Amino acid sequence: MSLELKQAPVGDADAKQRLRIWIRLLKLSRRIESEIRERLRVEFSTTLPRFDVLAALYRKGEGMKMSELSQALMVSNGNVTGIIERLVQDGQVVRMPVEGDRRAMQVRLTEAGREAFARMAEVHEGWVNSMLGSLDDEDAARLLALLGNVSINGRKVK
Amino acid sequence: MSLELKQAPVGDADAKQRLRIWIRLLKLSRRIESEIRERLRVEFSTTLPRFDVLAALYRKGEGMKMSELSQALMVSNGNVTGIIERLVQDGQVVRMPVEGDRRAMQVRLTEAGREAFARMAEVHEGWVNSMLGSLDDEDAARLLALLGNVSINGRKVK
DNA sequence: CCTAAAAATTTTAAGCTTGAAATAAATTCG
DNA sequence: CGAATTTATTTCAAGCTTAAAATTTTTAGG
Repeated sequence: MSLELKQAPVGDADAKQRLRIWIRLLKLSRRIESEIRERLRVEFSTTLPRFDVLAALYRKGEGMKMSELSQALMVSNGNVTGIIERLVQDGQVVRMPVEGDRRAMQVRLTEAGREAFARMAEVHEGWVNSMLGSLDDEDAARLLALLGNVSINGRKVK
Repeated sequence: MSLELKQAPVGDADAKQRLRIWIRLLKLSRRIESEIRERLRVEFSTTLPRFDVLAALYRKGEGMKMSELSQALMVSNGNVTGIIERLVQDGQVVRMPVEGDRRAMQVRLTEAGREAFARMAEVHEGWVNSMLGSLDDEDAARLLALLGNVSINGRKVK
């Protein structure tokens, strides 16, 4: 009885609060994202999707298959096809056949791609650091933990 | 001296932590965003940008000028032009001349647009609520506060 | 072996997004 | 007034993104 009286309105207030979280989350990440896009464009003549691909490949010296890449980045296969195409044009990436499977393609950074990414990554870290500079150590730790504990469809974000 | 010895490494660790925050933030918001996009598409045959435009217009019965809209949504003018075009096609929005300024255009929801948005907004709130359901009340409040306190380029996110 | 199903990838069509250039109208100020 | 600047918007070219269809190759089962 007290359950019924309480459940509905409380649940509703919670929903509104979670909606506010989502709106704020979206606003913040869009703000940071567009700042990063702008700076990548102005300072390095590149784009965020290209940067993301390079980042994924940077950690895997042996390269990745197209499908691994699209999974890692959580984007569609067709999407990766186009980005890789342009990165190959730019000479930052090479495609190689996968031995034993003629359907698949292994993609790997060139030396130029490796160097370009290393250079960008360092600066990029500085951008993010300064954009989140208003968080002190404690708040940063708290925020990191809170974000890491959210789980969607049973899977944690972390 | 102790200052110098401490400053550099600590600053660096902080930068790494803030970078982790950014990565987690991005991952979470992309996950939520793509879930919402998918559901808007499947259940309402619409898209997130359209939904965002309707949401902005819903609160302003008198409508908004194109430039107000693009500012509110933090996207380019040209972007809004295209989305409005399609919403007009769909009969959810109308454009009207602004009296006293023949350059400007006032955009307003039609009754159909109003109803469609109201219906979607309710369901949408439920989606978000369930996606963020793993946060209890306390954590939700904390997260909301932390997000609201971040400021970029001197401007708070809130 | 050989055919059906599955897997890896590319292609396609449509829409989103941006910055820059173009238009058109309003405002400023000499 | 009239030229120059500013403001509101659209157009354009390029790239990103997706879902669905198509292609090619591999794998499984009879």
